[in-house]
This record gives sequence, C-alpha cells and structure tokens, in this order.
Amino acid sequence: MKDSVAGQTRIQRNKIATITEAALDVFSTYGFRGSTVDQLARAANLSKPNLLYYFPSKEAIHTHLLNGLLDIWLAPMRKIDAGGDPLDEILTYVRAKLAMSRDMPRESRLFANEVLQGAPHTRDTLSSDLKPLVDEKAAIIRGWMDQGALKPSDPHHLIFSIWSLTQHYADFEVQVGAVLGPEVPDPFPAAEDYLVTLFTRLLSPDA
Amino acid sequence: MKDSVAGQTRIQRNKIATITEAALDVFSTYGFRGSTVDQLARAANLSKPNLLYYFPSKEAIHTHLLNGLLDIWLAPMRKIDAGGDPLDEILTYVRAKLAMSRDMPRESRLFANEVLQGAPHTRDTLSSDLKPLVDEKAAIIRGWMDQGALKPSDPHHLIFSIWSLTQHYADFEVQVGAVLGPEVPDPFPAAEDYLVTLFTRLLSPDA
DNA sequence: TTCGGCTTTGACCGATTGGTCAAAATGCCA
DNA sequence: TGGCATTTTGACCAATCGGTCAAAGCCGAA
Repeated sequence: MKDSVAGQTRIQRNKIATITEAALDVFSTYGFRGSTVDQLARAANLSKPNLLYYFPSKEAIHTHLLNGLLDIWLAPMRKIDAGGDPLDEILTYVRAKLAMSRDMPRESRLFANEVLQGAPHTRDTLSSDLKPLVDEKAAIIRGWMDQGALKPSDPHHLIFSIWSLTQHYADFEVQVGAVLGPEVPDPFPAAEDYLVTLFTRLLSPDA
Repeated sequence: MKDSVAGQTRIQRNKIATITEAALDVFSTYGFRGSTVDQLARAANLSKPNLLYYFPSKEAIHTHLLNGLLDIWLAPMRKIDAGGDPLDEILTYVRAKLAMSRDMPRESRLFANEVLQGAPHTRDTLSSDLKPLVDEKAAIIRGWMDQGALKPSDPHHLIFSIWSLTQHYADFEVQVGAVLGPEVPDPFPAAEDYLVTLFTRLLSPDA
C-alpha cells in the first residue's frame, strides 16, 4: 500500500492525488461494483496498467478513498464543544454538515453507497470509531437538556436527524432537483433556513 | 414485456412473483450493476436461462420492480387530505413512512440505490409523476400554514425532511445499528417518539 | 554519453458477465 | 394414450471484467 506520505517522489504524490480525485468521481457515481478499472484509468488519464502501478487493486483505491474521507467527514462533529452555547453548537454543526452536502456531494454519495450496501469495507470502523464519538457528543447534548438549556429529546436520534436531513440534499440531489424543478436552481439557501427553523423550534427552550 | 396480468398462466404469474421477490432481495442489497443474473436466478431457485425465459433481460426485471414499487411508495402521501386535521395528517404521514422503513427496508434501499446513482431508470417518472404530486400536497400544507393551523415553514422542504428522516432508518440501517449498538435491538419505537416530537414542535401552533 | 532506476505501455490471461439456442422435459387437454 | 404448447436445461457465445508481464520509454546523476 502506498498510503504513507514518506518515501514518495513528487510524481508519485501527484499521480496518487490525481487517481484519488478521479476515483472519487467514478465511485461516487457508480458505486464500487458498478465502477470498472478501465473507467477509473480513463478518468485519471492513465492507462490501466499504469493505474495499477500506483495502486495494487481496484479495492485498494476504494479503501484508500474511504479511509482518507472518514476524518474529514466527522470533523464538524468533533468540534461540538460542551462549553459553547448549546443551540449555537447544534446549529453550527447543522450548517457545517449542510455545507458539506453542497460542497462535497461526491464524498457524501460515496459514503451513502457504502453504507447502503451494508458497509462491507467500513463496518468495523463504524463500531470502533464512530460509535464512541457519537456516544460522547450525545452525552454532552443530554447534559445540556438536563440543565434545561435545550428542550429534551433523544440525543442519538437528534444526531441521526442532523445526518439524514443534511446529507439528503447531496445523496438525493436528483430527486430534490426533479421535485423543485428548474425554477429553483439552488435549493441550499432555503434548505438552510428550513433546517435552522426546524432545530430551533425543536430545541430552543424559549418561545 | 410480461408486465400485463392478462393472458398469463398460473405458472407464469407465480414464477414472475417469485422472481420479483428474489430480485428485490438482490437488487436492494447490491444495486443494479452490483447484481448478476446468476445471483438473481439462484435467489429465485431458477436456472439462468429459465429466469430469462420470463424476463427478457436483467434490466427488465429491475424496471419491472421499480415500476411496481412507485405506486406503493407514494400511497401514504396521496392520502394527505386537505379536509383533515393538519397536524394529524402530517403525523399520520410521518408514521406511515416510518412504518414503511421498518417493514419494507428493501424497497427503500432499492429506491435509494436508484436515486443515488442519478435515477437512470426513473428520472423521467420523478419529473412527470412525483413533482405534480408533491406540488399538490405542498399547496395543501401551505394553505394550512396560511390559515394559522400550522406554524409557517417551507412545505417542499418539510416533505423532503419527512422523506429523509424516515427513510434514513432503512437506508442507513447498518450505521444506525452500529452507533446504537447491540443494546438497542430495535430503534423504531424511539425513532417514532423522536419524530413525532420533532414535527409537533416544528408545526404545532399551540405551545 | 552512458548508466540504472522509475514510469508507461500493448498484448495478453483466466474468470465472469449478460444473454442465446437447440434440445429435452413437463404439463395439459382430448 | 397421444399430441401439442409451455417450461426447463446444459452447452455455448462474445464481450467485459480485474489483473499480469515483459519490454520499451523516460529521467537525472555521473
């Protein structure tokens, strides 16, 4: 595996970055099994053997992508701070996740494809890395609710709802676009207003 | 295409039903391109040529499945009644959609797979059938809000949020399970409580 | 200019893909 | 029972799949 940064030439680093970028395009559109090595090579402007000179297999590229992405993907949640203003912390997280759906829809769809099909390459990571992180943040939220700083509701399902509501605009982009029609070219401003209203009414203890 | 019910023998109707059921299993798990005709045949306890005697191609099975499903899938939304109690109508719809995620997760994942990959077999139907239906129901909801029977918020995004929040429990079942852990074998009761609370606080004009 | 290692490639491999076909088996009605 | 249409199957096909390999091209250092 050529995952390590050390001991790489400039060419290697560049090509690997190009391949990774192209693979994100292809995998997020067609899924793992729906993508072919030829497709990946063509998207990266490389011959097939050349691509397989940098990665040992199609699966290695996919794994490399998923591994690199998980940290980026969870970064906004890690920033939830027990010392901050409760509603602000939640709304900031919601806005950050929605921005990721707008700016990184391919990454969102890559994860969605993976999880939809049973997370065959990620399942262990979900239990070992994701669960503790979510439990930690859920405990913070529960603390806020116990103090009366937020209206009570199930913290785990609150987190699920943030994920589903925000990622929906990336994963189901085609459906959202078809329903809103061409007269709404960008659904994100209205989506942000709606989601801020939703979580404010759900959680704000005043009014 | 053997979609028509008329002019079919008992054997044909049974086998087609068996194939459809098996294909739902396979396609919803592996996606269209990720599923093979051999897999479909094995799941239906048929030889490959025998399966292709009832359907002309792998794609025909997939199309047949999607077509048959769209009506079932949209049925709860069609029941939203302008004459009913506004909050009741919404909560009934939410509960019905959540029940579908619990009882028909394969159907949900089949659609998710399709839409995620750009809805190559469904795109036209989304614009021609889904959009008018959503627009109609959104107008009803907007009417309720204008009357003051519901707190104001964007009706289209309200509908999107019902879809995403409920389908999440089917489409991302693996993730939900991994985060909640084995100590929560069934997330649906808590999910229903949470969603009822969410939409009540979002929409109920009192309190 | 030559050398040696990194990079790139066309040709090729066995396995699997979606799908076909002729022949055999089965069901059904007289 | 015979006879015909429906159903089922093993063998097979061309195309595509992921991946290999030896040879050729390319590069900077000596």
